[in-house]
Amino acid sequence: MRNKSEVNKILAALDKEYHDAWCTLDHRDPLQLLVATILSAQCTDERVNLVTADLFKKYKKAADYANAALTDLEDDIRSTGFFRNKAKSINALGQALEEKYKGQVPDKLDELVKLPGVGRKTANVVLGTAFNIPGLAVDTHVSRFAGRTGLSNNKNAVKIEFDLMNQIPKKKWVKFSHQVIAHGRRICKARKPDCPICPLLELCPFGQSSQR
DNA sequence: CTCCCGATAT
DNA sequence: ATATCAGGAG
Repeated sequence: MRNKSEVNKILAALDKEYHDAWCTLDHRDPLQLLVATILSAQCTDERVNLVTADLFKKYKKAADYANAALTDLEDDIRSTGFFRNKAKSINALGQALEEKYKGQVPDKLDELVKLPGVGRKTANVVLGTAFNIPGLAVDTHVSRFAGRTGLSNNKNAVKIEFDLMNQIPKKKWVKFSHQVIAHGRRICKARKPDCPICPLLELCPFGQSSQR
């Protein structure tokens, strides 16, 4: 956790460098975003967009995923990895949406996380990006950033989510995730971070430590 | 905690 | 060869 002044400096630096950061998963409606986000587990958004370009032409509604043969769905998403689990989730997701929500995607966190293949991260992405409802999505980039900048000392994604929500104004939650992901891809990378050219260097304990 | 898994960078 | 990529279920 950082003090309020430090947090404000971090947020200001992110706003300056990543003013227009937004979701990079291609989608036209909440269902498309939900499916794309499930596919994005341990996979680059670039790969997901390649797959969904064809997938969304073939599957338009929740019922289309519900009625699909698992083997077909697996073939359609194979290159995103974890394809058996993801196909099973998306198929069951389509069925759950049909049965409980008339094929529509719910806009409440507690309902989203009960859907097959949907955890807090995916639920928060959909809430924030598709419905404009405050939610702080904690993925691999946000976890790494929170640890390096000292915004959270926890490893558990849910604990990190609450640490961040306690320090960041609710109005900034959605944008924050998008900005940190952009930063994580460009500079604050997992493997070889470019700390020397990082605009947040003087605000970051990790960037200034010797064990990079 | 382990398992799921293909594509890409290092 | 190995690490990593917008995680979630059992």
